[in-house]
Amino acid sequence: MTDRMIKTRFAPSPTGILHIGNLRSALYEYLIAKSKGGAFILRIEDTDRERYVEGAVEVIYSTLEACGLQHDEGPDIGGPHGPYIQSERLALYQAYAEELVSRGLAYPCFCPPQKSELTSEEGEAEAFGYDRRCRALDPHEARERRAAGEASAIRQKMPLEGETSFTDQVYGTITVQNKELEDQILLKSDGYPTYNFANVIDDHLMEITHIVRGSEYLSSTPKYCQLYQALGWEIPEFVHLPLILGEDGRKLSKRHGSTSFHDLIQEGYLPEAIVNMIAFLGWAPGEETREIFSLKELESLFHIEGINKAPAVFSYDKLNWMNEQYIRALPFEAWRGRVKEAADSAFGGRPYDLDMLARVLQPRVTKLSDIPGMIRFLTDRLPLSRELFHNKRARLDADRAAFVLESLYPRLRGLSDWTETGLLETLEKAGLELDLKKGLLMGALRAGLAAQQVTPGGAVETAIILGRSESLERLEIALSFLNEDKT
RNA sequence: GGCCCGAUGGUCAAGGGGUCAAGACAUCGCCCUUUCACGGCGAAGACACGGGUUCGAUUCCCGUUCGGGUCACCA
Repeated sequence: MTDRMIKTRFAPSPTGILHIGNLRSALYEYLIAKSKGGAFILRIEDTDRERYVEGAVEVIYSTLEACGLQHDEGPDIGGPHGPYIQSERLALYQAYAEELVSRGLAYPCFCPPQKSELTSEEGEAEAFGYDRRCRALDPHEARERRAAGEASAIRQKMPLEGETSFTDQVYGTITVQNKELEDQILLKSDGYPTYNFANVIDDHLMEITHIVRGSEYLSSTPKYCQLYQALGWEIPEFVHLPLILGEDGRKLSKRHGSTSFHDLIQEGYLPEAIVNMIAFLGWAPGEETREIFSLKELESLFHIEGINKAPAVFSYDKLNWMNEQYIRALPFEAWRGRVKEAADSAFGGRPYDLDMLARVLQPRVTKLSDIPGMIRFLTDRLPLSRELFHNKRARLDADRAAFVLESLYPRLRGLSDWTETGLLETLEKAGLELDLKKGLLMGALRAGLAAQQVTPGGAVETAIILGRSESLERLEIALSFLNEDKT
């Protein structure tokens, strides 16, 4: 449009959770600005007093921070166009509304609120909008009724004929008949502006160049265009984003699910993986086929032309894969810290080899919340069964396992160098002397130590994590079980 | 229902008038391996349908179907 610096904003309402759809909007807003060296600002849209949730603003701050979406202006850091919280800008909206009333472009409406009926029956939903009843009221009479204290909202007069069109950067030119446009409420009877109104005022005053938001706003955009025109303001660029759907094909919304950033973190996903995931929901870089990108890389890669029109289904399978990629790429120190958090409480003060545990876990964990389940066999002595000692490939069965462990136990007991090399040497030596295959030894040992056929890491790693004394105790238990149960 | 938008494998998607229609996730198979996992290799799987335009349409146009959004003093 112009050579002006690009400026985008993220304008969430503080309703308690940050839905991943909202987060995706924030991400794209950030990327669109940053890819062109522009500014990204944060504005809190708290004009719905009924939905306001205490502490919700902090959730917004912490989420943006966790994702690395640093804003350039906002309630917490200020900026040239503050305040950045709409409830602190009420006088501003009221002034503009009155201006439109006095210019005959808006009018007070005394009709009772017709909030949406959630109980509307399917099929018979004959929803026709507001009938513009109060539009015909005599302005003087209206003024007197307001002066007398009668509650009223302010509605904008929409043109009754003609058409309005605008060009969206993603969806192209969209045209609607003006008669389809409702006389939208600008100011509610409680004096608060509607989203429709406050949004336009603030976006203009804050010099937002690109309005980036979900495509659910596409059909009300003509109304915003009418507002810009009424106010004599330049219409900004619009960038509507395809919706994110749930796996059932429905819009992924607050009403639908618990798909908030917070929930995903609780589930054990890394913020970086979530960001990477949602970056590719409705956007692709083009010829580049790589899909793992840091936020910094995305900043230089992102372009509006790559945004898709069709809604995208959010896939947890893909998120899982991305999370694995990020976990594996984590520096070992950082990863070890994560494992420590989960494992310390599980081991309850008992010593264990954290380094080894983190090492075997890093290539195997899908999400952080999997860790407790994966290491339970290390902290709890699980019940044994003869089937555990069966392994077709190694030609192992319970009786052979008993023999193997019987021979192995004294050797291990005599081993003071309880390390990977020490253990491997002992096992190899035992294998040679007893003429046993490695798979047989390892299989028996693993089952004896873990009481589980599937373990992260092998027998030796498990022995090291458990430590010498716990390992030996477990082997004793396994031996007596195998011998006792022998027929 | 009105209005708006959309449609490439199960999912995310590249591409675009002439291609054996990329790639990723998931699935399946093989290999590696002390199991699983990780890793490597490979397989199966798509242009919604009908009309045009064209020498030629998955690609452009129209219609149909299907999907989604929206019709609040919510955002």
